[in-house]
Amino acid sequence: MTGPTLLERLRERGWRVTSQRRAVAEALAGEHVHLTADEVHRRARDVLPEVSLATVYNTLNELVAMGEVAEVRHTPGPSRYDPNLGAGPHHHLLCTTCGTLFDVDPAAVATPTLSGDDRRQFRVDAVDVLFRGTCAACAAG
Amino acid sequence: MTGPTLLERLRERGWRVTSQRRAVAEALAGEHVHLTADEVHRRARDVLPEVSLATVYNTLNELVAMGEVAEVRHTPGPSRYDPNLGAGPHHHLLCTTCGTLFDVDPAAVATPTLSGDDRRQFRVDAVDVLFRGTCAACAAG
DNA sequence: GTATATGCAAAGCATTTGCATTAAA
DNA sequence: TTTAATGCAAATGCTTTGCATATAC
Repeated sequence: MTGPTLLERLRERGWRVTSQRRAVAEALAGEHVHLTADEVHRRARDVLPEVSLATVYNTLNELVAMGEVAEVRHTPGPSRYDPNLGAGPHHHLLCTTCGTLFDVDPAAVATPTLSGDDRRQFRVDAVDVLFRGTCAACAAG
Repeated sequence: MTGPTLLERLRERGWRVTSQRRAVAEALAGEHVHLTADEVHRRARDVLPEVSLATVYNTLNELVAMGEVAEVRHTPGPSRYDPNLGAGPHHHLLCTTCGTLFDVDPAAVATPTLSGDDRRQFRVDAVDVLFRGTCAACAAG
């Protein structure tokens, strides 16, 4: 079940594996999802103090272009980066009170499909679902 | 079926109805959906040449806060404003080739629901679905 | 050795804000 | 008359870019 790591896949695609890119990949691999570019930068700097924010942005953009990472703009402010691809569709819960963005257990959502005319006029490659509401912590007060 | 107009609803909520706000409301009421703030500004200026971009932003933000208009950030670049609320959930199709954002016939999508643990831990207020793919024009071209 | 990635600093957009002026109520 | 909205211009925040240097291959 465990395929090649992110860095292995990137090497196969002809990437030069630099210490900076390794640091960014490690920052994303942690248990924290939905990091901003700035948060990735901070984490990468813990490992490699001289990595620049520009390089973090460049690397994140390349990962997004390759489909390894999703850029998510559901929240106000900066984009967030979601490395949880490969595990099928990645839906989200946004708590409109505290602003936290949660991952949804994919088994908990029946991915919607298009029907009617729209189905014939559009070829769908991916579906993104965002549930807006209130998380347990905020509901509890 | 035809309820009060946008401006009437705003007046009911204590808005001062200025010529600028009227111009913004008219710009949004046109048949073009998903305008950027800049596009709203251009259209509003056709009617009221001295309206400023800052006022357009202020007005759009107020309309979003009131739930009259949805701010949509599915595309790269600036936010787009979708006045098609009140007609229930408003799902979208994004053509990843040409970048156009289309509205979806609400009848063509079964709005997804949460099940399992997530249902118990999160109170859902709204659901947003984005289909990514290729539109008919791009598929043909 | 050569092509590519990096860091830095500057530029680019999109959006917000402060404040004096204007206008709705 | 009072309170809120406006326009302007400056500030902010996020992201990208140009270019000289460093480094993976």
